[in-house]
Amino acid sequence: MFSERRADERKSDARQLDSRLDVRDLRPLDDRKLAVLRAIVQDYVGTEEPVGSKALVERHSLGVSPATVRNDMAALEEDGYIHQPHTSAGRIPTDKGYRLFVDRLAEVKPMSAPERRAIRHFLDGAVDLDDTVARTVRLLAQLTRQVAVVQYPSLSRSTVRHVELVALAPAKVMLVLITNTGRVEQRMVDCPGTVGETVLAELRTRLNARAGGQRLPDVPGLLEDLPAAFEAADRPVVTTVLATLFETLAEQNEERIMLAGTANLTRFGHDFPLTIQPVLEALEEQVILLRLLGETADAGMTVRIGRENDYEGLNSTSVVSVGYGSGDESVAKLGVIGPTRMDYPGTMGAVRAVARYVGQILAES
Amino acid sequence: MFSERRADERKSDARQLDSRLDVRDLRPLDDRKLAVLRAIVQDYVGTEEPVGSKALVERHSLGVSPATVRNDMAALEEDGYIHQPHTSAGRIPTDKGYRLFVDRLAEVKPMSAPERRAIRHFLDGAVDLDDTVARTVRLLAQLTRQVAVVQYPSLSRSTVRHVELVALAPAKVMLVLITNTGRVEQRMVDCPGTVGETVLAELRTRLNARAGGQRLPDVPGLLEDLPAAFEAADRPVVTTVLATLFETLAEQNEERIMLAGTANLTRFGHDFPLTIQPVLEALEEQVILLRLLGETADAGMTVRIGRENDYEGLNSTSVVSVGYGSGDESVAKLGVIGPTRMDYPGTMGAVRAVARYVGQILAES
DNA sequence: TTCTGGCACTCTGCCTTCCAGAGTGCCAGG
DNA sequence: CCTGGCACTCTGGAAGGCAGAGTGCCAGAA
Repeated sequence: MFSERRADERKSDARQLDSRLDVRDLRPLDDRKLAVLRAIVQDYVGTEEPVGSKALVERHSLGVSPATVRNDMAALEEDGYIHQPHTSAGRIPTDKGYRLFVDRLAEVKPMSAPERRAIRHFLDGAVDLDDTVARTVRLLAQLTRQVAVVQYPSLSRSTVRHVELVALAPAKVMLVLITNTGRVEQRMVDCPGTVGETVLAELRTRLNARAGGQRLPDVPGLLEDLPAAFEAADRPVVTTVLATLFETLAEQNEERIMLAGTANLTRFGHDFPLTIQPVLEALEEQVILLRLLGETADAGMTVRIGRENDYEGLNSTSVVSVGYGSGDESVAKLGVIGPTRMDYPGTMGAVRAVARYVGQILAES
Repeated sequence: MFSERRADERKSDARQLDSRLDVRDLRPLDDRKLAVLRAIVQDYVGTEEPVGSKALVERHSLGVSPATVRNDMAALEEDGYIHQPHTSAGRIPTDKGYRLFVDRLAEVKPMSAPERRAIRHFLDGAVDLDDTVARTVRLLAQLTRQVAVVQYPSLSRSTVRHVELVALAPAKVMLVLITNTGRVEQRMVDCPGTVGETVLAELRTRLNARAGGQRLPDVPGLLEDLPAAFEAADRPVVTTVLATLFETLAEQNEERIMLAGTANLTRFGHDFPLTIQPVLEALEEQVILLRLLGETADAGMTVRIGRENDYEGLNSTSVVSVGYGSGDESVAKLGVIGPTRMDYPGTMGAVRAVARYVGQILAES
């Protein structure tokens, strides 16, 4: 089980549009039918062509004749796991079919030792956070040959490492916020009137004393009464700086994302331009990507298949995503976007491995 | 003239593969032939279909009959400005034809007043450099409906505004470099041994005194003898910090680029997957993009058409690029990538306008 | 009850043929 | 030097035909 799922559905809504699967569906699928479904998924993913009963029997040792497989297929189709583009074509899995495959028929395929070493080595070369994220996203795209998405460590889950104030001009101060995850945010502050270096130094000291090590969302509360500690004349400056700081902390727009592997979209399918355009459009919208990753469960890997994705343009794609972080808790998400017809075990393996190693790298820095 | 061009070519090499054009080619093209070429380009850009003599006469008031136009077309084809996909299809401009069009037949189409206002307004909302670049690139992609590329203000052309040193741990210092163009680069420095705050303060002061206001490439020379000013015990720290600083200054990898509008590639053409894939691949490679922009002339707009682009994957695209900067000199480049069959006057107008406004925004900040 | 071989049927994909339409090049005459 | 006319060529789409793959169903075997 890779994604939470209600187990309390009943026959009555087994036919609902949503392809989520109730294991105890109409009738329990016997082992052979499951084997057939697995074989269909595997073959279809490999060949990209509808798969027929004869070919199935030839390529997998199912131990039965094509005719039997046909009967099973008919049953699978009736239950909505597979689907026939036209009479007398082979079958292709539906979203529901992939769902079952992912949940019950597939094992996450672990990376091989050399692969793991390569990942490790490649990520180790990074010089700063930008570089780490850039390398991660490229790596993921290459490993999966799909589109990779990596979110920067989220501000709201980080803690303050240091706040720095730099006087750039008499009434101009630069505010630099450094988090434990290595993110650095900077803002220009236009102050009301000249700012003395002593005030700045005091403010700097107090800021770090109170906010250092704290989670970003908690910081505003801790600093609320700070202006009171200063002389009346200096308070305007202090409040201005604090205002900017709070703004920086709050700014959820500052959730950043990096993308790679768009060129892999060209391997998508035959009905090409129609499929790819909405996907490209979705990828351009940070908001959509963030929402996409946002739907990732905090623990464990999430797989959203086809129409399970809320965003319409991604209705014929699947998203495999997972949280990553230093230590146990996840500070951000990363994932892969590909056609529903993707190699789920391999993709999930790659995603999991990469997430694990980025977490380690972050913990070390 | 938007791109420098040799005027000293001669008949002899007028046939060379390079589509660069000598105005005094085989025979001077009379005005009507030029008008025909212009009309062909305009129609083809509009309809995306080969244009025939009859249609041309109908849509443009050339004042002559189709037969006459056919003769002109034959001449234009012989000189390599246009080309016929098959006998008895209409004509399509060649790279050389577009070249002539851009150089002599087209006027840059200025943006309308409301458009200019909109640009201005949109860019004014930016909060920092990242945001400015992001807005610029999106804007450009929307205006031109093509792929837009914007380079961050280049480090090598910026001057030092401030260098800040922040002690994060006993032996860990963060180096922050702020340039006049608003770029902020940060690096972690692992020092040999603990670093005292006094040393750090002195180093900070000296660094800013000497390097402040200087062009980045000049800085290493100016700081070479800095360690000598410190006590022997502190020199290791000083040299380590300086080394990291120089590295940051030199790092040409740090040339960053932002991209938008990939989804517009889907409007490319009919022979879609073949054309789009190499383009997407090129867009993924920062190096290629940087080289592409690097070929932009320092002053004036550069248009590179089809095979004029060195990178093979972009052989059926055109690149319109220009430098931008605060004040007169350009600190970076931006541009647009689209099919050779693009609306050159409009694209050039948009690129020029956007570059101008970004320059202004940068100058203000 | 479950599986299997056989058979008739259906549909796609591909190939070929055919035809209209658009466009050309050339020529003789204004 | 331009123009109208004409014969010619080529594409793109429609229509028809055919092989191949796949199915559903049925009757008989295990």
